[in-house]
Amino acid sequence: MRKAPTILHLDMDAFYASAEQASKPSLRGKAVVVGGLGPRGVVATASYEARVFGVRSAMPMAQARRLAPNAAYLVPRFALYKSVSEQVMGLLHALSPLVEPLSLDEAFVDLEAAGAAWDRDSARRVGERLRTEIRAVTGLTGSVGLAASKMLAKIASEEAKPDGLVMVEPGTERALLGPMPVRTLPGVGPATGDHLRRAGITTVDELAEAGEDELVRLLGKAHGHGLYAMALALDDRPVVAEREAKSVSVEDTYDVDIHDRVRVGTEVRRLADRCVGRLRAAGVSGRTIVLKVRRYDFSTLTRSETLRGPTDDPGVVREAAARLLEAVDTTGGVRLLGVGVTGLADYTQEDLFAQAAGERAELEAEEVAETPLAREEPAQERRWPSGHDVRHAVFGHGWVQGSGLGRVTVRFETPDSEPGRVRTFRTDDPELEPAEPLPLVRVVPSSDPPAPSGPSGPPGPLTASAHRGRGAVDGEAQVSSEPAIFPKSRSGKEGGAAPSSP
DNA sequence: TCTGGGGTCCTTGATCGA
DNA sequence: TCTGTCGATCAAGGACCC
Repeated sequence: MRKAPTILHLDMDAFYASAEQASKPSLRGKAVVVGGLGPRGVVATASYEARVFGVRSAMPMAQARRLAPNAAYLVPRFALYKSVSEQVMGLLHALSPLVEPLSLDEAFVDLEAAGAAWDRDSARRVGERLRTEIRAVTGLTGSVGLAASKMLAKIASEEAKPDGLVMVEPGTERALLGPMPVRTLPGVGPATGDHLRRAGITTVDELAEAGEDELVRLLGKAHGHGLYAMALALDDRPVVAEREAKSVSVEDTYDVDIHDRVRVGTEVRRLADRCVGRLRAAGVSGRTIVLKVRRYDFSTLTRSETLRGPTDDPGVVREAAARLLEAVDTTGGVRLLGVGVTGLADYTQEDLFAQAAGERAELEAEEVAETPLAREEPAQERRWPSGHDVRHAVFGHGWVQGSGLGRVTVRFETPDSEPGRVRTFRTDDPELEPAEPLPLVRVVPSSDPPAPSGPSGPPGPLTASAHRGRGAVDGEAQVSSEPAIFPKSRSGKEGGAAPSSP
């Protein structure tokens, strides 16, 4: 393992919620919860103001509403988060060619690879400057961890939250890790944590004292060896820039359990088609088809079938999924269905039989598509998801605060405006239409002087391509950074994709 | 309280061919 | 020809992560 703390881990603070607050001036400083709003939705992210009430990622939305009834509840807008993420990743790539994105809001950077940093001081300078640039370009805050390994850099960024930087000084790694709970280590979730607790192991020090053999006995070979190494702060995993996907899958949780076997079959076919769509968009095909069923009692089972060669043929995937479904008892109802493909390859190798089967199934599917059940949503009332942008011919740009009973309530404001006024319209108002999200930070002509640095950042020009054009977010701290009020939580992470029932 | 969606990796047991 | 063994592959489930 390297000596200098030149692995950087960046973690954006309450990313989805912060992006919404930056986008909607009236929500700054308020409790904001982003996630699925259906009866079975869960929280993807809660703003730090919402976390005060105990709202956490992955919590059922119904529970969040009880804890924070006055919070703003929004559905995720991935287009917005993705565009902000691309800006952030751009800044990281300007530092080093070795960037390993973990999600939209998180990445590792190897600073040594490009000579961006070589020791403690240079690494800290780079980290501080990165935070300043992120704030200038996106209006959002991110926390940075610096250490000699990925594991410690990640733990450090968690310690740095919100809006901070923590460096693990070389030589202090074990002293830092020792008293921490075992759940701090990556790969130790609720089940492993419980397992270890029953064995009397609750801290990283106790994990190291238990010894490798005991951990292997308790947790199995791979997990035991890995955890023992991590307890000793040993982690030499490199930062890997490119990772190939190993599977592609889609799944849907239904607002109400499905009991009708025919409907289950129809849904599985639709999922198969969506999965193939993803597969083709990625330019890959796969050999093993997986059907996933979560029953009314939350028990989950998977059934899989491996083909003779990889396919991206919708008919072949549909047929395989249908065969797998035949072997599953769905009496009692299902709450979730999923179709996935693994064993990915970047070519197809259909044999004649599979091709013929695929064509046959395709024909059948076209017939199914003609039935009312499978038809896309009828052209009925327009939908106005909470939090999404709209434009009104008279009042301009705004966002949906709520809708129902034929009415939609819109707040008219933009990222760089004052908090706006609310107006209510009929859902079929011809002057109202959906709109694209506006940039969180207005890009000003490049003849402007470089953006100033934040309070913690070093002086000097920024390398970012866009400059901060206003002070609405930066400086006015739409998210407080008072650590005593906002406890850090392991579960306070973005939940990834948002739940949305079909 | 009642639990999303999209992934990865690991373990275990069965099967099959050399 | 029969038997045992070993490794590869497949299937299913579990845990974990963001």
